[in-house]
Parts: sequence; C-alpha cells; structure tokens
Amino acid sequence: MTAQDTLVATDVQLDLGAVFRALADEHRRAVMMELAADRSDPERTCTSFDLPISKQTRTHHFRTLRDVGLVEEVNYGNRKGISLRRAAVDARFPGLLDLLAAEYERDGHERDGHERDGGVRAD
Amino acid sequence: MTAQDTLVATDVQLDLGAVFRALADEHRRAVMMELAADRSDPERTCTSFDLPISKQTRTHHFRTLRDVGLVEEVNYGNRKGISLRRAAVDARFPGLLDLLAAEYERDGHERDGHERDGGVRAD
DNA sequence: CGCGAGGTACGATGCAAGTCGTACTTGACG
DNA sequence: CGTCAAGTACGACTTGCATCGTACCTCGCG
Repeated sequence: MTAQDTLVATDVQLDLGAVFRALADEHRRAVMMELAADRSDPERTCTSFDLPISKQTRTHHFRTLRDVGLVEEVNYGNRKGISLRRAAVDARFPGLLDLLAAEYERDGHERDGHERDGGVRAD
Repeated sequence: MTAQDTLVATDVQLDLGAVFRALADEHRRAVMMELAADRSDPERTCTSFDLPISKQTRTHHFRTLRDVGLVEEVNYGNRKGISLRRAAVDARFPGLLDLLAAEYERDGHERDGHERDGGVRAD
C-alpha cells in the first residue's frame, strides 16, 4: 500500500434529502440498484457498471454518491474501489436498500444472473 | 357536488425515478413526510402544510406530487383536497412511506404531538 | 522509460426545475 | 352582487446540475 490508499467518507452524516437527490439521477440510481441487489457487497470498479457516459461524468456521479455517504471509495492511484456502505445506510434508512434491490429485480434482472424473457413490462 | 369534483391521478404508474425526483425537493419531501407519518390518512388542504413559498409555487409542487402518483387531489373549485395514496405507494414501494414517517419523527416531531427538546442535532 | 488506461481538475454549455409576478377563475360569505 | 381567499395559467428569471472538451496525474506493463 502507499499513502494514496485513501478510504473516503466513512463517517458522513446521511441526509435523506441528499440521498433522494442522489437517487434522482438515472445513472446513480442504476449503480445503487446494482449494489443493493448484490448482498455479497463486493468492492467493484467504476468501469464495472455499464454507464453510457464519459469518464468525467462518471467521476462526477461517483463523487456525488460518495459525498452523500452511500458508497465508499478506495483510491489505488490509477484505479478506484467502490463499495456500498450497507450497514450505515441500512441503519439510517431501513428499507431503502431493499427498495432499490427490489427495483433492480423488477427491472428485468434476476438475482442469480439469468434473464427472464418476460422481463421488460410496459412502463 | 358539481362536475368540478375531479379526482385526479388514481391510476398513475408509479416510477421510482420520478418518485425520487419528487422527493428530492425539500418542500415536497416535507409534505410527504407529514402525510406518511399520519396513519389516519385524512384529506388535507394545501394550506394546512406550512410551506414558506408563494401559492403559485405551492400549486406547482402539489401538481408534481400528483403527477408522479404519490397523492390524490379532489378539486372542489376554490378548494382542493390532498390525500396520500398509501395503498398504491405501499404496494409498489414497500418501506418508502415508513422511511418518510421515520424521518418525520427524527426531524423533531413526535407521533402524539409533543416535541422533544433534544431534537436538533448538529448539522 | 514511454505508452496506455483509469481517474481527476477546471471550465463551458445546455437543459430542467424552483420561484415568483401578473392576471384570471371559482366558490363561500354577507 | 361585491369581496375575499384559494387555486390556476402563463411567462420570466435564476439556479442547479448533468454533460463533455481539454489538460494533467497515476500506475502497470513491456
């Protein structure tokens, strides 16, 4: 490790307004839905999410999620680790992550990875 | 009653993005928190919420809440009835209203009305 | 050590949304 | 029927923010 291995935003005060504002954006919500749905809470990379945006915008969105305290980032220099702050979020906003996880499933994704073909329903 | 007694937005498709966008605003969130906290679900008036905004803006916010399907409005002509669509919201987003209600209590309000003096904590 | 990929900083831009002023409608109350 | 309060419509203003271009940094890899 180097001095650069910075773990950011571990003691952020979670604020419902800030959280809703963060979750109001389509891409950030997609990220949070994916994170909430995976109960193994792995440390993921920014690029592992398929966001159809430029990397500058990606940085902006992940920074927002970190600032409001929804995720943690570990800075490896030229790579970044993203992980959900499940315990903190669950403690402060019980049911929120379940809501996001449920929406992830409803969105056409299945917990174990195989798609169901009737997935996309109206809207 | 007259033909004006219009009941609006009873069959709206609740969308999580739209809901979060609606709840991202401070005033709309305050309204929803109050509505969620009162389990008797009374029909309230727009003026019964103490919003520090002009009436045009108030109209705008309640229209937004109605459009996304969180509340119902009954038009009495020169008065309007607002009520929470608790069943629909609870069915589509289990836990969301509980979350808002909990936040209402945490915000310094008590279920039975008396304030706790340690209410305001830090920033 | 040069290159490439991931990430950040800064600034510009375009759009969505909150806010309010003015004006009009509706209904309750004398 | 005149007045007033609640609500709406339209428009203007302003702020916030998502987006990206350009430039720079950091690390791994050969």
